[in-house]
Amino acid sequence: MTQIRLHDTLAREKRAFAPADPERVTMYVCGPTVYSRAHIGNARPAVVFDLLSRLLRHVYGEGNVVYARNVTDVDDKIIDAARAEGVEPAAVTRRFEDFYLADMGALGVRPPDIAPRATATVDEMVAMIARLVETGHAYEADGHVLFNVPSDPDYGALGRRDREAMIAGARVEVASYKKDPADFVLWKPSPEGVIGWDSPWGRGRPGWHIECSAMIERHLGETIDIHGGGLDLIFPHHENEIAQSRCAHSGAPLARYWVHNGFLSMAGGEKMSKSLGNIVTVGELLDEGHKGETIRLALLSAHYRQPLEWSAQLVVQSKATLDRLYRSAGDAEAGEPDARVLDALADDLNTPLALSRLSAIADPEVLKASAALLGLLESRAAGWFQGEGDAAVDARIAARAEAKQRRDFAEADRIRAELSAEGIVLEDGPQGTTWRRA
RNA sequence: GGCCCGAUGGCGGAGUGGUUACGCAGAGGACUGCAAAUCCUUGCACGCCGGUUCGAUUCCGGCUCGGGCCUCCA
Repeated sequence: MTQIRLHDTLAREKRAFAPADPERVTMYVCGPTVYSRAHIGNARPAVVFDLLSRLLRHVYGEGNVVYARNVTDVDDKIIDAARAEGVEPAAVTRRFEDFYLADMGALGVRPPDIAPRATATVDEMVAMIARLVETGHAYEADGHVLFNVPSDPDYGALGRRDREAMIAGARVEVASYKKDPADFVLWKPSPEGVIGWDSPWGRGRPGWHIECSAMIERHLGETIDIHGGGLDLIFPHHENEIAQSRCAHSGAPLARYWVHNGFLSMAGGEKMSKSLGNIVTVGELLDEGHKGETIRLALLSAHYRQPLEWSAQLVVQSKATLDRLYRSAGDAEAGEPDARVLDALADDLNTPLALSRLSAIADPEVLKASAALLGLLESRAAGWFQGEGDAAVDARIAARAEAKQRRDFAEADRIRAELSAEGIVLEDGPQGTTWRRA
């Protein structure tokens, strides 16, 4: 069996991956907060962990992997967005969840096995918070329930920071009701007119961090194999998840491997983020006529832990690479994947190396199967190049062939130039002329 | 201020204690009515300063530059 190696953020090194149960490999990835369209930076983890889930399925068996990616559908930003529109939060979350699934689907991201919604897991959150209160890890104050960070001596291991540093560097004013400046919210009160649920501490709503802990517990268990997400979630989100889950589960660790993807930046190296206002959404790219597969390849062209600078040129190169791969693979049936491509992916998802090995494959059947490991070349080559058949184009190609027969090259070139102006490139081969969209 | 990460040819991007991928773009050639596609050939690199070493792009230290996190963030 192929040995997968993964960089574990907790250990700060690559480790051989061994699931607790090879027949039930569990992975959880923090999913979207559904109040806006996904930007290309949001798409990176979706693609990276889709790739990891494909690799795990390949190695451990299709039915032996459980991949969960949540939907955060209760959050203050959602409440604000709904209020601004004058609709219920559910109207906002349903709409953007649909957009998210469509956008990610266009990038070849398969739906995860489980996509739990936070709002459907509130009972579990309340139960987990109650347990933390009972065991002295959480307390009620001013209508809120807070996790007491000093109650967890191991707090800070993932983000490698001690309490002094956290307090000294805090950018946010500490709420007066906190026992300790590092304490964070598990439950907060909802005033009348704001979405809320009844709880032992009054009507309210969950804090962000407890959502993931509760969804993991309910759907995957106390300790999972892999927890993934973006680099920026390490602190505080994942640190807090670890603390909540471990303290609620008598010390059982939350995840055995922590995997984090690097950031995508815009030209100039600046982080792409909603607050900076420099985002490019997946929907915009698709509307501009870029294929989802091109965007997927662009996102996989750098190693997942490396920073990736998004640029128009990156998209152009990715398109050119796919053109070449599709030409080479044609419409062959997928055979057995190339072992060297698999090895590259198994080594902490080394996609650049895998892609270079992919381009060296001559056998179309091997190429198709190897590309499938990366979620690439999954369309028909004809579909990639042309969309579906176009009788008008075919007629003009026939007219050009006739002109060539008569050695009327001026007419032949006129037709070719006309098609070229429409973005259609002709290729004359031994079997006649084929065409593709540029 | 604290913690963390990165720096490879024109561009993208792996990897390695010695002979230094691969892709895109460029140059030359084959093929073609001319192109396109394809194939062949080819130039170009490891941020700076020290140290360890027979030898450093690779290991260690310092520096510079860039980026991320420090309770909104993939």
